[in-house]
Amino acid sequence: MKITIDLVAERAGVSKTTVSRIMNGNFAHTRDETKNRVLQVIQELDYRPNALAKGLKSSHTNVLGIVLSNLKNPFWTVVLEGVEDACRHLGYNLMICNSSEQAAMEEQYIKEFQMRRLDGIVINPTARNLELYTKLAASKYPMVVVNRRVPGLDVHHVIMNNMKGATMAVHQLLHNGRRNIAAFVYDNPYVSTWKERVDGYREALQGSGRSPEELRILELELEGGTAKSTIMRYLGEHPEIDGIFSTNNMLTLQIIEAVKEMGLKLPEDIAIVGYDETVWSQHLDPPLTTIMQPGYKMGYLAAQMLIKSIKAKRKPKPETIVLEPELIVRKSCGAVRS
Amino acid sequence: MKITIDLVAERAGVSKTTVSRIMNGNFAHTRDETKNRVLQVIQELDYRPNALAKGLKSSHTNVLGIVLSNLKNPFWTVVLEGVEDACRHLGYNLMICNSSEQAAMEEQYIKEFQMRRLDGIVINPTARNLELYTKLAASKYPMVVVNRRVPGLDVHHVIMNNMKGATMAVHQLLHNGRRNIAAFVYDNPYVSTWKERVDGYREALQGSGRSPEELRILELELEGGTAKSTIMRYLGEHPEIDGIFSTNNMLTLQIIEAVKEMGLKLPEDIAIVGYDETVWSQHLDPPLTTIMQPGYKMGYLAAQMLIKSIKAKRKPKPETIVLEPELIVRKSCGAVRS
DNA sequence: TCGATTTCGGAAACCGATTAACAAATGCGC
DNA sequence: GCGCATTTGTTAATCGGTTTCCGAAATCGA
Repeated sequence: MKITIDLVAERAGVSKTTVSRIMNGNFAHTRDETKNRVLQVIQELDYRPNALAKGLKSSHTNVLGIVLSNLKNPFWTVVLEGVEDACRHLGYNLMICNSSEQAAMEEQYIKEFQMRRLDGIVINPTARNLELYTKLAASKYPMVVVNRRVPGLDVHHVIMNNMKGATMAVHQLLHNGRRNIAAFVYDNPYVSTWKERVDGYREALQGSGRSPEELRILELELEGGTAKSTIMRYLGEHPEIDGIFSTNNMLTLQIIEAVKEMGLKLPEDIAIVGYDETVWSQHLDPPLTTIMQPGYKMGYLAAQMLIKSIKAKRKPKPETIVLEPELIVRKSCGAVRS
Repeated sequence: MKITIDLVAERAGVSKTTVSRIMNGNFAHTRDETKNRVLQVIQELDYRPNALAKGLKSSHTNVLGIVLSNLKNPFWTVVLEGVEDACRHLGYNLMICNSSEQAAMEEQYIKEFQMRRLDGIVINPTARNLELYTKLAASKYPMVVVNRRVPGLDVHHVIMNNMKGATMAVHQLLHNGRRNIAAFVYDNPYVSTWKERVDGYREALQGSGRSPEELRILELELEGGTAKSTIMRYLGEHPEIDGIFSTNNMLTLQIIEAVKEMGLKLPEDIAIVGYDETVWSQHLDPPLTTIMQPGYKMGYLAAQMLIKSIKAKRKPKPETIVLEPELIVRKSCGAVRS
């Protein structure tokens, strides 16, 4: 025998309307005596209302969806923590999906979210489903884009100031006397964050009087595990390089490995500044200088913003929040050279 | 105007029965001409059936839930990857929740799962809601417990052989000539994995002829950040210690920090073997010897098992799968002493 | 040609909640 | 004791699908 609202009503000798009201904290229509009797029965039966029925009727589920690109990168687990906390504080549940940077999976998950009638979604977009995003935005489906910019898409954004972070990283290297600084980046042209970091690198160097010819930008394959060997080859061809700006925390690990394997010393021969502070940054050899981003805050704000926009009667104008990075100086960027 | 099955039916000039059949791939009752017309309309309207309504009627949602204890530990993101892949391959969606090792949150999430009528759950239990687990099992709610053992709970388990891993770790230290080996562990008595690892340590030492007095087991606070100073005090009081078996990857980072801060050299003065291989293990200074656990496999098997049990007409007998760890030798455990 | 199948498709009940509209009971002033 | 407002609770429609049962038309066999 399934435990439904009808059963509760029957046992308590009232109609399901009354039970429903009490379940939803609406006590205006029932006297205390009745209320307590119903509450008692609910307790005894350990009744759990069917969220599907509730959602079907009321057309909202109190569930948010998030699709992100890589759960294995600790940056995202921190963001997730922020999203989770906001959801918990504001009474929402969360459905988490992993696009693995693949447009097809992203599309599938978003459609799944819609079919399940999730109240809204947070997305770190692959930036490859422009048509879908636009349709979503046009249909007023509550949505917040995080971390990456999707140009021309008029929805809420919570993003990071990547130019600033990159500039800080490069300036730190320059400050420590490095003269031939390279920037290493994964070769995915859709990821605006990486692009912006390279732009920041470019700007910082040119701003300090370097000519465009002195720019050393190396693009590495994201897949296939060829990154390390490519790095070694590149460093072999450019022995003048004495500083590296790494635009991604996973990439940084590969760079360190490559440099060590070449017998070069860190930070004496080559100084490194990496993007994204992680649990391991301070434990590496040498401890890593990094750009720290407020991931938790980004997640929290995004969820908060999304929920606000869900609850709003009239949809608010899309807003963009830009969060500022911070430089954490450790040994890997080298000391000031005399 | 909302796009429902009725609208599709109307536009196609058929009844919703027919549309429903076609949506579910049941073409036996419709001729090709009608089928194609309906398909056409579905396409044009970009119709997405309401999963809530579907779930309400058919009483299954094709969603699995997982509640785990700490998403920030990379061990769990790997497990999650396995679960996700299995879900994707077998046509399920996943709802991920984070108990943060708190019984109350675990309870809340499980109840949420039930209300949402998820088809089954995977759980890394806090082991503090025994009554709830038992009730769940008794109610035949499909469930698979991972990583930790809940004694007396007769449900599917996919767990790791922790005794074996701990034994391997300690033997490696002994093999490398360490004579005074300590085991460091977080002080949560509910986590069976940590307990088993300490048991393994105990057994390995006693098996090699050590007396119980020679056991050095230090329990550290999980919360509060006092671990590092406690470690330093302990090592100060026990200068004879020349090997440490760390039962947790996060703890390992703190141990390394403490040891370095005391001016001791790794691995010369103190050798370390840590539990759980992670992305950073090989990049630490010195590179860390670890026990690697097949997390992906655990996740995949758990989800697979769960789905099998959901689909089974007659519920299969609870089964326990035990997965074996592997030792990865790097410099931190020291070389063989002459 | 006629009854029996087979093919194709619809009507309506149902899943388990919410909620508008309505009705009975009670209280209260006079 | 009467009229009216307030309190307390019910009936029934509804959300958007699935599925059982049934009926009409087409096909078939003899």
